[in-house]
Amino acid sequence: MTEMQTSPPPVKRRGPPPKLTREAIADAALDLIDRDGIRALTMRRLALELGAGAMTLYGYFSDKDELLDFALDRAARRFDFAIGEGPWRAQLRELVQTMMRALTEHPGAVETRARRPILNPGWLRAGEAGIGILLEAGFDITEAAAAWRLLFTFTFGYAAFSAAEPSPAQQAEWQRQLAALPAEQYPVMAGEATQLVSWMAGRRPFDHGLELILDGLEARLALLR
Amino acid sequence: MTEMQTSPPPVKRRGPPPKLTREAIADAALDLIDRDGIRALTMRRLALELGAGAMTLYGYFSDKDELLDFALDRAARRFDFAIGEGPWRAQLRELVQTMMRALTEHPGAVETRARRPILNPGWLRAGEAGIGILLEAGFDITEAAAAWRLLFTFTFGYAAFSAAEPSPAQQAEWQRQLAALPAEQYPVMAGEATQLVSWMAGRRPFDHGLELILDGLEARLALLR
DNA sequence: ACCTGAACACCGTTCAAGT
DNA sequence: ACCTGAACACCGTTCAAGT
Repeated sequence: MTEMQTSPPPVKRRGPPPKLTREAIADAALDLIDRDGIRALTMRRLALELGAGAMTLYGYFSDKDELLDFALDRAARRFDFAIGEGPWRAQLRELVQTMMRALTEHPGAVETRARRPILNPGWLRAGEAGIGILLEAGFDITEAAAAWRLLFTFTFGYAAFSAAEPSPAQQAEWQRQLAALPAEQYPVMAGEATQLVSWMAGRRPFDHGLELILDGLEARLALLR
Repeated sequence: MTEMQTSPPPVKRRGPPPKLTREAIADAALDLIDRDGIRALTMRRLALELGAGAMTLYGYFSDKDELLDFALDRAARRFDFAIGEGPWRAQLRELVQTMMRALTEHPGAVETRARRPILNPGWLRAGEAGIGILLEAGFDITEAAAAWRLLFTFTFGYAAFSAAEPSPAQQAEWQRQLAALPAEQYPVMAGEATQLVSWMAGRRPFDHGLELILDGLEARLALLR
C-alpha cells in the first residue's frame, strides 16, 4: 500500500544522442508538444531532453518562434500530399483528409501559429495540390484560391478549436454544462444537449462539414459551366 | 536632433479607477490584448493598468485561464446575435458576419482558446441562433449541428489563421516569399503569387467562403425536400 | 473581508567565457 | 567553430501577513 511507485527514468534513450540538427531539434519539439502540450515546450526543457545546454538551441534557431515555425513546417513534410486518381471531388476529399491526419498526429503544432497566415513550404505544398485540383476541375484562379482558403481554414480551425479525443467523462461534463443552460434562453442547446455533444467530439463532424463544402463547390461549378 | 522624445504617461485614466469586478478586469484584459497582443497580457501588467497589486486579480479569478475564458465570453456578449428577417440564407449570413465582427473587434480573443471547444454562454448564444435558423429551414438536428460546426469553425479559424489587416509591406513580403518558391515544384503558388496574396488579406475571402458554404447548404436542403 | 509584498519555481534571451 | 554557465528581466502563483 505504501510502496513507492517506481517512476520511469525521465529520459529514455537508446544509443548515443542524435546529432544536433535543425531537423532533430524540431522533431524533438514536436514530440514534446504532442506528449505534454505546447506549454511544456520550453527552450530549457527541450534542450535538456536533447542532452544539451539551453543556449545550444540558439545556435540553430534565432529564437523560439523560428523553431516553432520550422516544426510546423516539418509536421507537414511528413506527408506527401500527392494528388490521387479519380474525379476532382474525390481528389480534394482525400487531400483534405491527409491534411487533417497530419494535424491529428501533431495536435499541438496548430497552436504554434496564430494571427498570421501559414506560409511555410510544407503546408504550401498542400495548397499547391489543392488549388491545382480546383483549377483542373474548372474553377478560375480566384474561385480556386477562395475555395482552398475555406478548406484549409476549416481543417486548421477544426484542429484548433476542438478537443482531439475527449474522454467519456469530459463529454459528460460538456453535456452537463449544456443541459444546465436556462431552457428559455437556450432551447436548442439545453434541449438537445445529448445529441449536440455527440456531434462535438471526434472526426465525424469534420467529415460532414467537408462534404457540405464539396456540395457547395459542385453547385458553384454547375453555375460556371 | 538629439532632443528626447517625451513619452506619454504609461497609464492615462480619466476619473477614479473603475471599481474592480470580474467584468471590469475582463474588459481591461481585452483592451490590453487588442492593443499589444496576447503575449502582453500578464497578470502583473494587467493589475498595474488597473491600479492594483498583481495578487488582487486572484480574488476575482482562480487563475489566468479562467480570466481568459471569461474575457472571450464577454467579447461575445457585446453582440446580441439576434435573428433577423427574411429567408434562412440571409439570416445565417447576417449571423455569421456578426460573429466575425465580434472577433475582428477583439482579434486577440481567439488566441485565448485552443485545443478545446468554445463552450461559454456568450458564444453558445450564437450557436443557439444559428442552429435555430437551420432547423427552421428544414434541416434535422444532426445536419444543423454539423452545419453550424462548419460555420463556427470557419469563422474562428479565419480569425485565428489570418492576419487582420496586413500592411502593403507585409503583403509585398508574402508575395516575395511565394514568388521565391521553385517554380517546378510550386507552379501555381509561384506563378500566381500576386493574385494569391491579394486573396489572402482582408475579409473578401471570408465572405466568399461563407457563400460557398451557404451554396452547399442549399444543395443539401434541396435533396432533403 | 479584501488586498498585497515577498518569495518560489519557473520563463526567453544576452553576454561573455569556455573548449 | 561550437557550445554553455551565469545573469537579466521577466513570468504565474503560493503564502503569510497586512488593513
